Amino acid sequence: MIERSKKAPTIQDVARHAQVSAATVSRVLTNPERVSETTRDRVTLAIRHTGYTINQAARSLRLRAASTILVALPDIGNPFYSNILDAAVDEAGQRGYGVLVANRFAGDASQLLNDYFLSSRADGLLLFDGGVDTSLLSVLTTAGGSVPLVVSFDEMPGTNVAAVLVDNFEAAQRATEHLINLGHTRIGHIIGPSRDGKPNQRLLGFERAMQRAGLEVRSDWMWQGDYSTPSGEAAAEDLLALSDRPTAVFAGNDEMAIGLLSRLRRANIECPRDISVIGFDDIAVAAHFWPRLSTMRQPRDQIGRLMADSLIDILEGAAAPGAPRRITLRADLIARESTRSLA
Amino acid sequence: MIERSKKAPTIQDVARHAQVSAATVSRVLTNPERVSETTRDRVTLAIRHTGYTINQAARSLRLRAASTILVALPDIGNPFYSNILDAAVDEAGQRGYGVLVANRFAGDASQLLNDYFLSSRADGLLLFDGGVDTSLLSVLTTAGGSVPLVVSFDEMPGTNVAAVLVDNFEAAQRATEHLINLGHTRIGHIIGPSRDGKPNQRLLGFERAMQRAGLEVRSDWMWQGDYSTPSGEAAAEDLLALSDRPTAVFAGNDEMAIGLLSRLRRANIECPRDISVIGFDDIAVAAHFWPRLSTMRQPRDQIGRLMADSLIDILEGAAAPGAPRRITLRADLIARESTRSLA
DNA sequence: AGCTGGCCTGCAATCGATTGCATGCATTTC
DNA sequence: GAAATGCATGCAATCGATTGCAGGCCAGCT
Repeated sequence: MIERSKKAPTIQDVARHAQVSAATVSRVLTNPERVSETTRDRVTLAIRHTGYTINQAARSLRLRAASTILVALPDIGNPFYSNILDAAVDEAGQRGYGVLVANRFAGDASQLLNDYFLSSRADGLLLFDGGVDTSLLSVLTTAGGSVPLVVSFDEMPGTNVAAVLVDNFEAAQRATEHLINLGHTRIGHIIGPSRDGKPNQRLLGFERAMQRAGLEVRSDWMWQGDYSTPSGEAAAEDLLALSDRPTAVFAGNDEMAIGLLSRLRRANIECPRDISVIGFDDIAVAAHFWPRLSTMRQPRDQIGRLMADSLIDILEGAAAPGAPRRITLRADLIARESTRSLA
Repeated sequence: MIERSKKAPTIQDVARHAQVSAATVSRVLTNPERVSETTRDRVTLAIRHTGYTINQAARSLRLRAASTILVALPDIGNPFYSNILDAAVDEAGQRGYGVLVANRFAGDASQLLNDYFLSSRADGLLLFDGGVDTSLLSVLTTAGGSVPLVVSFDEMPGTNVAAVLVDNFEAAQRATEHLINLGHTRIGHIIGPSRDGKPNQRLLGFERAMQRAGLEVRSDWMWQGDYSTPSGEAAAEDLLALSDRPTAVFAGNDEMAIGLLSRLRRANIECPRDISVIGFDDIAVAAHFWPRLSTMRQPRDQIGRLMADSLIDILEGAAAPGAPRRITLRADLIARESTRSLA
């Protein structure tokens, strides 16, 4: 057996040290103004002296709250999500909350509910597009006591939940207009996946911009992708087979844009000489790719921070009940070298 | 019908339902063979019927174990770490453990100790190079009860801890030999940062390979980087200023290789036509960069899984005490297009 | 002096699960 | 037939922090 070294001091130890009851120590910690100054000082000293740290398990049990939130992601390995996670961890930490991570929970909302909420491991949930099947969202919001929840979805479900979103429709419009303003009229699009049968917002934004400029949306210049690099390469294969090619492409995200460019390059089609490409997200490599990728920057840091904040506000009763907060953010156009005006 | 009360059902509820004591329910859950078959079936049914889920807070309090591990990373946003985290989350989840994340804890080991271990939020720790200052590691292994710990460091500290490592020295040697085998003799190196005054292992491997081949290590072809893309660009600036240039460069990691190439490209130095470059890590973009980057692939998935497994083995007493397990993994040479033989 | 009110502080119950010990019953052994 | 053995189950204490309630003390007022 491995011998357990001396155990962490408890509130009782502190109480004994300061010659007060455990109740008083507890009050010093949570309601300092309800304790006289002399006692307070004595307790504070005893805490420092014993090196006391509150036992979260005991506290959770008593308060029915874990001071922990769960972040359910479709894919931690994807830098887009890990950047949001980064910000959420930071923000939650500053407000005294720990962050548990669940990955690739596609469709299994009830297991998530069991493992984390009914078992009171976590108090609330940050949920992302693809993290859990939207149709199963109701499991979380109804069964066995609803789970405090903040989501970030491309297409908002009809349900009445708090959310932090980026206006993808509007941003996609601006991305497309960027190409149009550069003089392009023959523009293609790599379509991101749609969820729950709802059309992809970036696709809609693209179509709207084209329509407003009086340009034709050609179906042979539209490719269905899945936000992965290989699906961008697949689009490139398809494009290379065409005799009549577009002069510019708006890719649904940066990964697909990179896949597209990297495949085209191998066929000696150079960007931006022969084709202009704009992506979406501004992942880290976008700035170091060759050519440096023009893209719509998603405020990932803000998204993560605002989601964590909104959730904790809800948990602490600071949020207005009834009307869940919905924050819409704007993506910034970052024009780099992968797009240029038609000679 | 599932109960409509908002509270999650407790073990008492199940007991009442099955007409047994709470003790029996608990035994069914942890020691099924100590309960008669008939009772066991009755309890199992009652559990299903009530939708009971164990309350982790109560369990943690009683058992002094949280079934949770903490992963402390220098930077979640970095795909290298997030891929490891991904694997660790998966593996830990399969063994019934939750994963808490701490980010950017440079130097603050004692806060980490307080926030997570003395407060019994987590049972053990996965620690990475740069996650916590190595010199403060002793805080975790001695003060107030040692923290079960598995590390992954480039350069192992002398301390007696379990670890999962990649043999960087050996892998760097092979990377360099790859360039040598292609006929290069004029080879430079972008040096990764060193920790705690210990020399960078990849640098040592590089030097060893050069020495064994009887090649000169030229100090004007050595650049100090910090594993970031900009530091690779800085090395490129320096290289461009030279009149006598190397024909190949081994970069300490892929980010620096990418920074180097992207800056050289702008100066019309093309890879692999004018220079060969090999990186280290095989991050996701390495395969989609142009040219596709030759590199040493770190088995990130394995690293994450093995670390989680080792830690849980320690926690559950399955690991041999006294002699902490140290696993050394091998990096694979991935030869792509950024390196080619000297014409 | 007696009463009131306010301020500190302590008592003890509580949160839910686990487990050593005791009990009760059935089966086996001498 | 009595005692011993073994198995299944229940009782009750325990983990550590929180909080409603009550008691004690003192000041201020009539």
